[in-house]
Amino acid sequence: MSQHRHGSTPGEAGSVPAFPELPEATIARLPEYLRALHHLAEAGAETVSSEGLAAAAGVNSAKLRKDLSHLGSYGTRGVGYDVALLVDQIEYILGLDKSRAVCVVGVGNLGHALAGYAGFASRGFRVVALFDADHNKVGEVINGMAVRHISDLEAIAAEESIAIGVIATPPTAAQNVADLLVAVGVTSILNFAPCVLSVPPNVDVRKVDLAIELQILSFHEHRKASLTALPGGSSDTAGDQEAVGS
Amino acid sequence: MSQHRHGSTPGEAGSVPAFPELPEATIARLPEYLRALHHLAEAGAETVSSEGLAAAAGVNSAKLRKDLSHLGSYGTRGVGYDVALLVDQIEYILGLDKSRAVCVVGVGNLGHALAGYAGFASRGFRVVALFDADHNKVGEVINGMAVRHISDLEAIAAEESIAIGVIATPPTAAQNVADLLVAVGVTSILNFAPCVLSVPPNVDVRKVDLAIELQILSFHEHRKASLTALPGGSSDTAGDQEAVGS
DNA sequence: AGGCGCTTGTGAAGGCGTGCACAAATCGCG
DNA sequence: CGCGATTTGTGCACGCCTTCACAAGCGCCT
Repeated sequence: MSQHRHGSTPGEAGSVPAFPELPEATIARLPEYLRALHHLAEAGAETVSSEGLAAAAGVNSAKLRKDLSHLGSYGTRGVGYDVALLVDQIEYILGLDKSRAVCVVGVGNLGHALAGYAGFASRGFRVVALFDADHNKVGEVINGMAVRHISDLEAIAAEESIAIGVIATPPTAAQNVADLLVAVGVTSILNFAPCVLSVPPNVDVRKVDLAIELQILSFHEHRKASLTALPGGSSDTAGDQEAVGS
Repeated sequence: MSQHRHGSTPGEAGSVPAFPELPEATIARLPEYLRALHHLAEAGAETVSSEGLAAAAGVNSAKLRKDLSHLGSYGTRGVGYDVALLVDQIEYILGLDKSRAVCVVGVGNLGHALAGYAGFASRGFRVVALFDADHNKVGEVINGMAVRHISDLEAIAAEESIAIGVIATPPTAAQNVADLLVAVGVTSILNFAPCVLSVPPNVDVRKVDLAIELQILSFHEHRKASLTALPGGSSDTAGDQEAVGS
C-alpha cells in the first residue's frame, strides 16, 4: 500500500489528502500510542522501534506496526520511527492539530469533575461552557467558569462552534439534552448517562458507563472465585501484563 | 447447547453449576441488558420479546438472542423472556447477587466524583474506603466517608475483603498504587489513570481514559469535516441510532 | 383437537481483527 | 564498496464476532 508520501507537514497536497480509511480498532489505539510517544519525547528519545513503542503502549508490536502502516510509511527500516514525526502524524489524523471546543451538560458529581479534568486541556480540548437545568447550580463557578442554564445553549453555540458535547446528566434528562445538542449542530457526543441515546445518523455517540465497568470486573471476580473452587489453582506462573478485553 | 436447566434460584446444584464460558463481547453487553430489564420491570412488564429488549438496550435482536442463549434457555418461544427471571440470571452470572466492596484510591477531581457516584451503590457495589497519598486530603469527609492515608490500605483490607480497586490518581502514582492493591489481594482493578499498568496474570485490569474518548470523537469530527468538503454531502436520509464503535 | 401466528434458538456465512513469520529495506562498519 | 545486523511493512491463516435466515416450539383461537 504505497500511499502518499508528503515529507513535512501533513495536509499539504490540496486541502485533505484522501482521508485514509482506518479500522475502528486502530483508531481506538492511536491515542494510546500518542500518549506513549509524548512520554518518550519528553524523555529525549528521537526514534523508537515498534517493539519499544508497543511495550510503552501495552500492545503487541506486530499490531502496532500494522496500525501505523495504515497511516502510511513513517518508519525507517533498521532504525525505527521518528518520534516527533509520528506525533505530528497521529495528532493530524486525530484532528488534534486544531483545538476543539467542548461543553459539559450536567454539573453533578461527575460533570463537576469533568469540568476540571486536566487531561482534556492537555490534549487540545477546551471546555468552553458548563450547563445545567437546575437554577440553583446556575452561576456557580467551577474551575473559573460559570455554570449557565441549559436554555442558554443555543446562544452560546452561536458564539462559539461546539465540536463535542459531554452529557453528564441523570439518564432521564439525557435524551432531551442530546436532542438539544444536535439541534445546535453538535455532531459528537460523549455520554456518561446510563441509557441509550437516539440521534441522527451523522452524529457520533460514544458511551462511558462507570457502573458497567465495575459489573464486568464483578463477573471476572465471580468467575475466578468459582474456578479456584474446583481445580488445583496454583497457577502462579511468572507473567506480566494481563488485561480483560477493552 | 442444552446446558443445565435449574428451575428457580441459580446455583442450586452443588455450589457452582459448571460456570458457562461466555464470549467477552457478550459479557460486556450483559450489564446493558440488565439495565434495560430493570427499566422494563419498573414499567410493569412481565415478559419481553428479544426485539423489544434489543431496542431498549440499543443492539441487534439477533445478537441479543445469541447472547442470552449462551446463558441457557430462559425464553419461551412465541412469548418472549420472563423479565424477572432474566434479571436474576444475569445478576447471578455477573456476580451481582453478593454486594462487592470497592475502594477508591486518589481523591482528586475524579476520585471525588467516583466516591459519590450513585450508579455504584444502585448496582450492588459498596464503596468502603477512600485513600490518598496527600496528607492534606486525609481526614476530609466525602459522602459520609473519611479519606484515609494510602498507608492504611493494608489494615483496612484486612478488616474487609476488597474485591475491586479503583485507581484515580495521577499516572505517575498509578503503578505504585496497583502494586499495593495487588499486594493486599485485590484481583480486579479499574484504572482511570492514563498509563499502562503491569500486574500479575491473575489480576484483571480495565482501563477508562476520558481523554481517549474525546480523541476518538475528534477523529470522527475530522473525518466528517474532510468528507463533507468533497462529495455532495446531503446524506440526510431518515435513520435513527448510530454509534461509533464501543 | 387442530391450525395459525409469533418468537426463540441456532446453523452457516461473511467480515473484522490479531498474530506469526518473512521478505524488503536501511544503516553502519570494515 | 559490500556485507551483516536490525527493523519495518505485509501476506497469510486463524479465531472471534456479527448477521442472516430458518426450523423448532409455544400459546391462543376457533
